[in-house]
Amino acid sequence: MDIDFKNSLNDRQYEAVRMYNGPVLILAGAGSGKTRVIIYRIAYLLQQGIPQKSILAVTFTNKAAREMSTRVRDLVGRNLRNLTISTFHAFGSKILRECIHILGYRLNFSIYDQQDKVTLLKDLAREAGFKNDSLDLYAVSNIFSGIKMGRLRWTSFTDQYKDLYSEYNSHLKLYNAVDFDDLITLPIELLKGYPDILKKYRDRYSYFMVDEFQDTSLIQYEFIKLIAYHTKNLCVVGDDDQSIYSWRGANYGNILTFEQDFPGYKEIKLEQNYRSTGKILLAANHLIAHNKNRKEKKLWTGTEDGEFLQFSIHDNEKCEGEFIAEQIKSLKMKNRYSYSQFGVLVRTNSLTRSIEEAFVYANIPYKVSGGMSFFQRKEVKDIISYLRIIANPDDDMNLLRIINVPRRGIGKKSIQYITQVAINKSCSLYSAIMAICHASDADINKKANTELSDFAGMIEYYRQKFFSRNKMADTLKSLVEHIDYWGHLVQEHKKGNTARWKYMNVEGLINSLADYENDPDNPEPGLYSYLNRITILTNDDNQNTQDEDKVNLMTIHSAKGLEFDAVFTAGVEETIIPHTRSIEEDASNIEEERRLFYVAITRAKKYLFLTACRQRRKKGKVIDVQISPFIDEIPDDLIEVYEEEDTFTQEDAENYFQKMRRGFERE
DNA sequence: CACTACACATGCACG
DNA sequence: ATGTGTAGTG
Repeated sequence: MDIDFKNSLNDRQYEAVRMYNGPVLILAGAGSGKTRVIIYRIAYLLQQGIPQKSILAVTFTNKAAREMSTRVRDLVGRNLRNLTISTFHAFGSKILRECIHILGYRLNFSIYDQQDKVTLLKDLAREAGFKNDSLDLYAVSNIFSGIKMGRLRWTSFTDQYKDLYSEYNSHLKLYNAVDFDDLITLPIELLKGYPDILKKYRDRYSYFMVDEFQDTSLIQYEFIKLIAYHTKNLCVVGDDDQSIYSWRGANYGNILTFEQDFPGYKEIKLEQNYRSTGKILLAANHLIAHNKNRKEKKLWTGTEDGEFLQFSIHDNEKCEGEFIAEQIKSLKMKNRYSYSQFGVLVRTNSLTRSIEEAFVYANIPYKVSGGMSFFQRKEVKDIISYLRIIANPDDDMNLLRIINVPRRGIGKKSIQYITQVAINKSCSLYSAIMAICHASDADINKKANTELSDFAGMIEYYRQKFFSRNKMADTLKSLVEHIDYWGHLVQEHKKGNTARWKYMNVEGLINSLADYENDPDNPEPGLYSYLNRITILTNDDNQNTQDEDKVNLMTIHSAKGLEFDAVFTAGVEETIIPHTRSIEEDASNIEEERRLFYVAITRAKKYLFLTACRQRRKKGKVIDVQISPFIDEIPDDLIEVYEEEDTFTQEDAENYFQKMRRGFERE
């Protein structure tokens, strides 16, 4: 390994890389080469002779983790199988795979994602007598998460869900399942309650880094502190101005807590921006300066001032989309940009619709990131449920999902009966099925009994195959054929290519399993670890890489950490950014909305377009909207405003006078 | 008793 | 596009 650290980094970065003993806080402004510092820092640790297995780096997404591994590997020029770079959740599940049995779970535990959680809650709520439509399970699930993670307390309002909460948790345990929050709380329970386990992990790791520290929650910080506190070789990297995940517990106050927990820590500010032009950076600085709660920093850049920011106002979202499409085309011509150098950012997923339509019309290739991820799709989840039952037969929820998919004549009555048997024997549904099949006195009709036997026999057959042969993907393929999932899809989707498309996704799952078991770098290619793995993948993880030349269309949240030569931020309107629901919830959320806008702006390298509409269609209704107050926080001399002239279509004509009036008001 | 077909409402801000 | 509720059928 022969790396010229000094000349690959600026002075501050170099300092951050070399300061590897003791607590370090790196405040890394947008575009200041944060990832570069982390990668070089790991390489530096290795160069100092620190064994790779002693290094633990935590990132926010699996994608970031993977990218970081690759870049470190490329830099040091060798494979690093024992270097741990993972997300909090992946690290938590790693610990659980090693010692969850101590807490009374079995090692083949299932992980429930958000969707699974809501499904389970739905069943339990029904049993508990809640009327189906009387409660917002999504909201309840968030409350439960807040309670479990210690950021909410029971209130007079939420007390009504206390029983449901304990039902939920005891059912998880009964099913030998954990939810996403448990991936953090259970490891903490293990580390706190069992000194030998704590010792094991403390002995193993001695150098720690946390990326995106402003996005860690209190409990995640506690988690890492438990393992890292004794060596104090903890380096956290973050930017309070880019904290945009408070709604899921992120707490940039952790930066202050860190300062208190590790007195004598070293602080390094990375303030040189390598990404944006002077004007873009200046605009960002002015905007974010309106926030009261922040650590003071001043980003600067040595590069040119660049172009003016463009703010344009359009009649409606259709015009806005067309404008963006036109600008992309002309900018592409002018600068010989490829499509992938453009990013179009929006506050909410629903805003992508009109822009997509404009792109389709203008023949602009694009990709949308976010939305439903591959592993969340119904057809993929169905097959995963089969795998789950094979891995963990106690998982009643997944059993219920697939027991009659495809239809095999096991309906409501049969399921009621099985449930009753399970309750009487206090065993899982699957065990109940086995018992019914073997019992001569089962009170169930012959046809249903045969169906149940066939089902159980099939599961047993494939379980045996999965654990006796190495070719899991082949086994899965024959399972999919055995249950005739294709026939099921054709029946459910008679028109169009839907069935074909969905079956391709199922084949995609089989391929992913094949890739997993054939990966020579995979230290534990088993079914359990595969299932754990795919469940904790986040949306960003199956995004296609940038080898496709397409315009990137995404939410601001998912644009975090990315950069584009030209950025369009659409829907820069009051009610969108800042978002009404965010402000309604708590007026102080305005600062987080401003940070969100700041993140959007700082994604741009050369060109930044902000667009807004006068009217926007929302849930079928056309409503008038105002431009975002954040626009006024950007100095006038950095921004060019362009008001698209009213086009006199029929729709516009109706509102002509209204618009005139608004036009004057603006003057 | 399970299945089918059809009507229906709902589209969770951000992962 | 997806889930849910209902009525009618074999």
